[in-house]
Amino acid sequence: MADKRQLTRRGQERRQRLLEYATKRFAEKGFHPTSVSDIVDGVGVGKGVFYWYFESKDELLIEILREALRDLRSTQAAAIADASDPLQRLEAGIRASIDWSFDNPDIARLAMFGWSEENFAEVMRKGRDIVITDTARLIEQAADLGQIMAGNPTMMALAIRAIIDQLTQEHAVEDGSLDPEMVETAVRMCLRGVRG
Amino acid sequence: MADKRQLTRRGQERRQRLLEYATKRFAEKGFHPTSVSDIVDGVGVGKGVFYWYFESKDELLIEILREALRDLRSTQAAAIADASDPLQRLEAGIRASIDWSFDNPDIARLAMFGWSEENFAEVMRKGRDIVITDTARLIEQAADLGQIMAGNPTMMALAIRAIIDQLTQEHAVEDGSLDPEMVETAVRMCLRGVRG
DNA sequence: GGCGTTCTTGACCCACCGGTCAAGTAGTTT
DNA sequence: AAACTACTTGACCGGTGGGTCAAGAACGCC
Repeated sequence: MADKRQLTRRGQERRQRLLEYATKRFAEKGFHPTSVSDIVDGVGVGKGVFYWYFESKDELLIEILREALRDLRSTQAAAIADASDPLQRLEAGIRASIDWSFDNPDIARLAMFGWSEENFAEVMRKGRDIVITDTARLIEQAADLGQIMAGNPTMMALAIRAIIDQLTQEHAVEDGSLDPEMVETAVRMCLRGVRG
Repeated sequence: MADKRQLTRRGQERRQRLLEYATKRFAEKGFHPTSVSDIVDGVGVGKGVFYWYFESKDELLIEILREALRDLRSTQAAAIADASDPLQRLEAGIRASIDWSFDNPDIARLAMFGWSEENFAEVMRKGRDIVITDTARLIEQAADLGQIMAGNPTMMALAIRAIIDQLTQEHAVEDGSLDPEMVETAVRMCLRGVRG
């Protein structure tokens, strides 16, 4: 129902509150173990409110995942805008991804869950493809300038994602702090993996 | 209840059947969407049978995850036994991991889910630590022979795992076939990452 | 055949879940 | 102040879920 609904300012804020609270609870307890009642109780509203803003519980999670992707990409876009050299842009993008993951630890868990059930996995796959394409494009540009060894850009982008994901999982699941030296190592590994 | 139970040969087979069928269904439909009734119906037994062999549905998943780890490790151990050179052993271990993932596509999804809820995440973390330690040990041995560049073996092991996981996810979630060239690239990247 | 143990059955329990809806309240526009 | 839209409430619904249990059936051993 919430798809084409015209939301007032207050409505948008309410929706955002639900989105944020649900994200937190889903990450803490898991998607299925968190009931819609948990969410509305936590926000302090009646159950009908939930279904005013979201079509279903599933749709809510999909919305969370989509918004996370949007946010990640715009963060990356902002981060690489400063640099003009493709290789520097690539590095800035990698660092932005890592920072973003650090700032959004809940998302990593939701992402893990997302991959485990088909209707969410579909969203995850699309999101991943977008991220990979973004990175591959940067790699291609660097390759055009000869800054990068020959190789399949998509494959290289996948490898970079692998390393970032690993770092993210480390952080998100164990909620230790993100060791700066680990970040440097990861960034170096990503770049060494693609440079000649 | 099933913990210390003395199982007959027939009992062990029944248990195995349940374990296998549950693994399949959990991977297909997800853990929570698959009910205990689904499982017992699928195997064609009464519900009580389930609770004869397993303490709870959660315990069943934990058992699946533990057994998967056991199986992976013994496969690896068998694979590296042939070689005596540490670097060759490392490569054999990596290849064994990839092959194992290919042979057990369901596990990748269950693993994803496992990381998303705390009581399973605990098991996942322990399992990961074991796998990382195994790999790090191989790397250390190679390092002692000067076959490998200086660096933190654990960090290197993490990077290798990252790449293998990525490959696994590709395969498991999209169930395309495992491109041999992709495997070679992955193996090369793992080894190039640690060699000087 | 008798007896103890292992295993099997499936009706039953009841808390809880996602989702609905009729009845409202608040805010805005005319 | 009337009318309209945006929002809110919470009791309610049908269904299902994990888990129990009393009553057997099958096996294995003497």
